[in-house]
Amino acid sequence: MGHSQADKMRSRERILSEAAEQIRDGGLESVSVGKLMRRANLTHGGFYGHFASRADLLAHALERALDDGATAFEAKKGSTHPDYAVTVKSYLSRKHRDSRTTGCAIAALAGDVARAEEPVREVMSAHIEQFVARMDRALGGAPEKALFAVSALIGALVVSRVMADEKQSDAVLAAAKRELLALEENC
Amino acid sequence: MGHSQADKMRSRERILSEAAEQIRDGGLESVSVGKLMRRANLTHGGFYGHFASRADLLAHALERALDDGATAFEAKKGSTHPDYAVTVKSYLSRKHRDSRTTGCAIAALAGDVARAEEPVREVMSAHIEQFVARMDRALGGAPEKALFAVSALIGALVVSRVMADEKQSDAVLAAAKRELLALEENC
DNA sequence: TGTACATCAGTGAACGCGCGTTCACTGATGTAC
DNA sequence: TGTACATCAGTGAACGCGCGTTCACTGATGTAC
Repeated sequence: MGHSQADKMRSRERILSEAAEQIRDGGLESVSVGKLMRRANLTHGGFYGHFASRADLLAHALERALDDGATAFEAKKGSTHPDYAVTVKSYLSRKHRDSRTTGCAIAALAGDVARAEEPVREVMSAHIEQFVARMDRALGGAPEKALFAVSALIGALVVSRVMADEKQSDAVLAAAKRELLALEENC
Repeated sequence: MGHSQADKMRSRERILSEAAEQIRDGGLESVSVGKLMRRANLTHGGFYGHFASRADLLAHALERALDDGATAFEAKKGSTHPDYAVTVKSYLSRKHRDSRTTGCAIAALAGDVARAEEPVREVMSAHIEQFVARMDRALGGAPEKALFAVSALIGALVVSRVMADEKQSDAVLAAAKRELLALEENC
């Protein structure tokens, strides 16, 4: 609640990271300006000193969530050559399934974004392509397989989060893990 | 706008099928009682003669959407032995990708349902298991592969609907089609 | 270094709006005689 | 078969509520002298 320029930066940062968590937990439409500002220990009126509108905030929050999520399931970020098997196992882990709020934002928000306008879809498209490119490299150059693997990873994670029975949910992850690890061997 | 019992049945039917379309187009939260009733050529007050609440309607609409969607991408419904390759090709067709409103409701709503309460997740879980069972039969008994195939089909369709570039979107469908058809041969 | 003041981060009341839900009402339906 | 009336499908005004956004204000910050 300070008044310095540094405080403002920190406020914006708090708003944005709260929003990035919120959209992964409840979807893009679940963000309300009032609740968000309260969570960031501010009052609603100050919001428009940071963002032009709720839609503007949503666009920034999506970017933030995608950036956060991209590193969340990687064993070690910064490793120049991400390992395919490690990524698959991490992506399809129970831990990742159970941490919607901090995990891969593509899986959390693909359904919402599929319904959104083209500019929003472009933002997520770019992140998907980055993910595919990383998997392509990890597979030693197999772009079609990488594209399929990414689709299948996302699908398995989303489906595992739907399954009400935990055994069934685990089975989804296990089946996908098994089949996707087998994919690498046929390279 | 009639007043007979038969009219009431038809009204309920109209409300429900409009809602089933609406949730697949805009998500569960996109349904508003007022707009829905207007689309069904009724006034908002009459809604509560058909459903106990908006939440009650949503549960019925999800069931309806899932039932409608299940038959949408099958070449011929009623065929006792659905063909694996035919189902994969139909599910991953551009036509299916472009008809969110009438296509598979699992793909359209999995993201929303993943965030919903357990009773809602149970409804979709049951439908996913039915889909898996059908694929299992089509594959001649390979439950793990069937589970993976269903996850991958859903993932590929969702991702293809996110991709802003049509070429990229087509590539997602093509890659998944190719890999999933290859799955059958290793049975 | 100390003071005077413009800037601007954050506050909270107020706005118009659409929402889900309730309810007194209307008039066609369908049943009892 | 014809009439009288209870039922109930559908209407539309009204409710309280939370929403996104605006704006006059407060007071700490940081700059000009």
